[in-house]
Amino acid sequence: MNETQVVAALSALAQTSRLQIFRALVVAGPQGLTPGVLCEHLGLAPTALSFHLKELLHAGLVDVERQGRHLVYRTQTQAMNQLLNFLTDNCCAGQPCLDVQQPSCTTC
Amino acid sequence: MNETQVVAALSALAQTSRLQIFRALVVAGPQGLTPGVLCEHLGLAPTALSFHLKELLHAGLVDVERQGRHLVYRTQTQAMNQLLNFLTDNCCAGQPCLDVQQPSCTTC
DNA sequence: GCAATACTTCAAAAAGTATTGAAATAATGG
DNA sequence: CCATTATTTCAATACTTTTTGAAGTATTGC
Repeated sequence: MNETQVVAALSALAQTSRLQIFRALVVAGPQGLTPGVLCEHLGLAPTALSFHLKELLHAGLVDVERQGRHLVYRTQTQAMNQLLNFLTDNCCAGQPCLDVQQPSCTTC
Repeated sequence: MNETQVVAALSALAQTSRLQIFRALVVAGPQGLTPGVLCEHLGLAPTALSFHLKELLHAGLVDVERQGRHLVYRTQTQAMNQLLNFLTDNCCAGQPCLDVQQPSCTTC
């Protein structure tokens, strides 16, 4: 993940509705959520939700799969982990902070 | 750190110059960096640098201390850690991902 | 294949953010 | 206290993002 991709990912998350959407998807985990459910849960206009989901998709933070007449959105865990790592990379020029921990969820 | 603060922090980081400034400060660690050094290092106009530093300050991601005629900027490690934690909080509704790791640097 | 559900795209207005250059403040050395 | 260095503030312009409503596409059940 390069600087441009990190800026895109941070921009995507730097907005109240999108942060709420993303967090709802993080909590939902591998099962994911449909726009309809997100819409109702967050009280967003469908058109606004769609716009924001597209931003998250474009930033690579979520992905989408069709299931019949529904779409299912899920977080892209790997992208999230890479993003979090980028921010602390080479902290304190490597010392005494070599024990920087890997952020986030690795089991889902 | 609440949602509003997280959005402010992410917005602050979601811009190429500010991300570069922040990362330079992460690498510099407790020693910090002056605007003059950052200016030269990143090739930014002093006025632009000042604007961006103020954004990072306002978001609580960095702090500043005067040393004679210099100002020294440093990352606020605690704010960074809280930010990273917020993004993965309650991942997968708590299972099977209870082993989410604490992100970032705790020794500096 | 028609109607209904689920969701997206488009376009225009409104709001927010970045960049620039000129002027201001703050601290130090002589 | 004057000149210099270090850094910020202000104001105008340019640019980007968000919101809204109306219209469009995709899938299913009957």
